[in-house]
Parts: sequence; C-alpha cells; structure tokens
Amino acid sequence: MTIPKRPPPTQDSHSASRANPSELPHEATKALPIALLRAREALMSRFRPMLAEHDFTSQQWRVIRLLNEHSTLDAAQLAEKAFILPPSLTRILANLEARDLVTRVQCASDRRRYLFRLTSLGETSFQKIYPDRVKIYKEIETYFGKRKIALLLELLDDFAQF
Amino acid sequence: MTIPKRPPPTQDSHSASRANPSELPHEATKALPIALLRAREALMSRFRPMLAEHDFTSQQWRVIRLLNEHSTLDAAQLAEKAFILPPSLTRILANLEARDLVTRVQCASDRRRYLFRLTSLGETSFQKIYPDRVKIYKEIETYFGKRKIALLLELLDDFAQF
DNA sequence: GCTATAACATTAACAAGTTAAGTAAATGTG
DNA sequence: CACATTTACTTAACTTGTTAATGTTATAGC
Repeated sequence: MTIPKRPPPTQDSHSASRANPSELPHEATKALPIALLRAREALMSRFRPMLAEHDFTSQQWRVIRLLNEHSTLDAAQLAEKAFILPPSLTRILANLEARDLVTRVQCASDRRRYLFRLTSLGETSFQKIYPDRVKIYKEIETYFGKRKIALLLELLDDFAQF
Repeated sequence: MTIPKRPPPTQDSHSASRANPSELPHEATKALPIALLRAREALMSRFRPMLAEHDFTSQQWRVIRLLNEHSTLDAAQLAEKAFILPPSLTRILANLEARDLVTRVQCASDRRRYLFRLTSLGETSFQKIYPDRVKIYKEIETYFGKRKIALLLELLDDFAQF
C-alpha cells in the first residue's frame, strides 16, 4: 500500500469537539474496522506483487483457485466461496474467459445458470502460481505460529457471524 | 453484501487436483485473507446503510471524522490515518469539496501541500451522524464484550506489523 | 395452463483500490 | 547558482466494490 509516513508538520491540536464526552466505552471498538483493513493489507501486500507478475489480481486468483479445487462451479457458488459480489464476479469471469483461462457452459437443468471450469491454460496458470503461494503462506505461518493464527481465525469467524 | 446462499445443486465433487499433497501445514493460514474480509464486511454492513442515508461512503465518513478530530490535516496525514491511498483520497476530497463539506488551503511554508478543514456544513453533518455511529459501536461491544474485542485488536495489530 | 413471484445472471452508474506516470515545489550537492 | 533528487499531490487507466434495475428462466398457487 505504501502510504507515505513522515513526521507530522502540523501538530495534532487535540481539538476534538466531542458530541458525547460521557459515553466513551467504545474507544477500542472504534478501531476495529481499520484494524481489520490494516491486517488484511499487511497480508495482501505480500501476495499482490507475486500475483501481478503472473497478471492476476487477488480476486481473479481466488476464482482460479476455487475452480481448480472444485472443477465446476456456477456463479452463485463462486460468489459465495470467493466472497465476491455477483456484479464483480460477472466482470472477473468475462475477463478470465477472454484470456482463455476459464470456460462457461450453460446448465442444462436450469438455463439461468452457467457452470464454469478451468481451461487447460487455466490449470497451467494455477500450477505455475501455486508454489509461490505456498511459500508465502509458510512465511506467514512461521512468523506468527499456528496457534496465534488459529486463535485469530476463531475470533474472525466469530465476528463474521455478527 | 448479501451474497446469495442456497443449497448446493451441484455437489462438491472433491476433485481437488493438488499440486503438493505433502506440504499442507498451512491449511488454516490459507483462510486468513478471506476471514479478514468476512469479519470486516460483517461490521461494515451495519454502518453502510446508515451512512448511505446521510449520503456518505465509509471512506468519505472516515475523512470527515478525522477532520472533526484534528481540525486541520494535510493529504498525507489523512491518507495515513484513514488508510486510504493518495489517488483515492484525491477523489474523495474533490467530492467533499464539491459538496461544501470540506475546504482546502494551500500551505504557506510548503506550497506542494494543502491543509484541509471541515466547513460548518461538514461539522453539522458530523454531528448528525455521530449518535448513530455510537449506537452501532455499542451494539458491537455489547454483543462481543470488551475483552474479546481487545484481544482481536491486539492480534490484528500484531498482524498489521508483518 | 396462467399468472404472480422468486431466483440467476447481467448491466448500468458511481465510488474506491491499485499501479504507473506526471507536475510542481522543495531539498541536497557540487 | 545550476542541477539532480526527493517529496506532495494529481492524473490516467484499469479493476473491483456497491447499489439499483433489467432480462430471462424457474417455481408456486390458483
């Protein structure tokens, strides 16, 4: 992300004009959305350059990865598993189809639906990227330890239910 | 986000063609990026509709909120505090200026820099939204408890260092 | 069988994320 | 002072996020 950091030339004047000086029980909670963003960015900044070298965005890669695991999925399943909204997914799939990485077949029993599958070129791309991906995940795991990662995952799943 | 969830009509065929069946110590770690996304989305889905009613995106609101706290900030400070990349921030500030919520003054000592400040309209907007925001944070805090939130924050900050 | 309703995918329109390049002002070095 | 380098912000181009609306196909109720 490379957000510029420099010594503050304009000092914080602490002139916060609070609306509710009495009810500040949520000082910590307030930081949660950005803390989630920062943590995720810290991780993704490791993957992004690697994926970019292979001409993939992280979302495109999620789709490729899922199609490698499940061989065929329809758009709704992809949307749920990749956590991508349908309109974004439509564009991503159009892109991947144009690059001959993915093909679509109309579902016979429900013609509203399309089944997606990796082409052989798509599979090749997956195989090329996979080792780099494993390497990065191992770095993360070595750095933090499985225990801490498991704990974080548990908490995150908990919050995802909210 | 409202990602459609329905009973899988196409069964998972478990036909995962693994590249490295031997090295799977990172099964859990793999889920981390999406878990962060899901947790964040669970939170943001509470704020987004409320902010939308006031015609703000969450990013626009972050800028407003920071300018309310610090009275004047330059673009670099805003970028860092709001965790928004400079190009996005440029557009957000242009939008807020066009809506008369924020004004910019060129910094005298360094004319590359601009100092931003809320207009009185901007302050009014902040005051209007603030109570709703507090209410949502309190819900979150009541639901999970301060201890769990503090623990999550600690872990997230840890990961943000990576 | 017909009609109303729901579901799947897409399109449209706008905001934001991401990377690279550009412009202008400040700084550093000879 | 002249010149290269750095810094702050912007622009451009492309991708994705987000919401609302649309077209098409399934399904449910009558």
